[in-house]
Amino acid sequence: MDITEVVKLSGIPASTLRYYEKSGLIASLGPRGVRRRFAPSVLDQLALIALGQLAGLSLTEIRSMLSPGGGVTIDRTLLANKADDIDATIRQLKAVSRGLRHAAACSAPSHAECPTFQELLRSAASGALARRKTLGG
Amino acid sequence: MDITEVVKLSGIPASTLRYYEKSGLIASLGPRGVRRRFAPSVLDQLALIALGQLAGLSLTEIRSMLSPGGGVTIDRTLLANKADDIDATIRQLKAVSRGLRHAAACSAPSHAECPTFQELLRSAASGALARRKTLGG
DNA sequence: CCTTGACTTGAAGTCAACTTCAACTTTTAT
DNA sequence: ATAAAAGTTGAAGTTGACTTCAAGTCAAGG
Repeated sequence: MDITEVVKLSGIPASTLRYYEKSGLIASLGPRGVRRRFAPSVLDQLALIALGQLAGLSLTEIRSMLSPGGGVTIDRTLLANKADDIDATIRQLKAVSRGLRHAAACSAPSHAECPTFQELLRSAASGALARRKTLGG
Repeated sequence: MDITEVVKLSGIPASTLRYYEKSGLIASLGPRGVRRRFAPSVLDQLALIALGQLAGLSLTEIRSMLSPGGGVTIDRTLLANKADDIDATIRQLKAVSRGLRHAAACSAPSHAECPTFQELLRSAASGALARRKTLGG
């Protein structure tokens, strides 16, 4: 596949694909300076990258998980920890979602004054500030 | 409360608090140029900001939801839409989490080669690339 | 009163993740 | 063969969210 086909199928701009390649997230075939060719599997990788980003991973973290490299096995504990982080995020996002839905339905003059909103958020928020520090590592 | 107390209680650095104040996310009391004083409610606001960030909202979006401003009612449809976005994110994060946990347990030589991992991610990824375009608005 | 240290400000610097630019080469169509 | 379209490169620019810096101010202790 050439770059335009990947752009069409993935919706990711060519500039981003080049950027991803330069930063070692995806690979292209053929000599350099000439038009890139991509294996179809690049679409899977791009989906994985998009997912990782959704999960709040940096490109650096994602790269370490893709590591097609020379046999270095990736750290399974890291993966499990990431999954734990994500699960915690999910719990809090659920609270945020409920809070937003309530706010959308609630007729209090200001959301800051709606006690239900406050309470929903407060319960969710309790851990958020704490997590703030421990995330990103 | 003075700024150091807020720093201690929230874990958020003073520079960030000043930055948040400058960008209108939180407010401080007293005249300018002299030491800031914060109402205790600032802690709730900070928690809310942290939560919003967890949910993937930009500070601009968060500000629009806090809007303590002059009576402009915030858009409830926007809130509901955000909640929908977040729910979609939650569904995909669940898949990511399952994928990561499987990868952590799986003994395939490379995760790219593990069919279960592939399948989990593929199902989660199907929407991820599409969502990529529509998010952030 | 004076020093010390925490606080203030605006401006500039940093980092991640891209995008845009300028100059140039490769393909494709005629 | 050649013009136009689409691709390539490295370098520089952009945006969001902060952090760091330089210079000055305020407040508490001795």
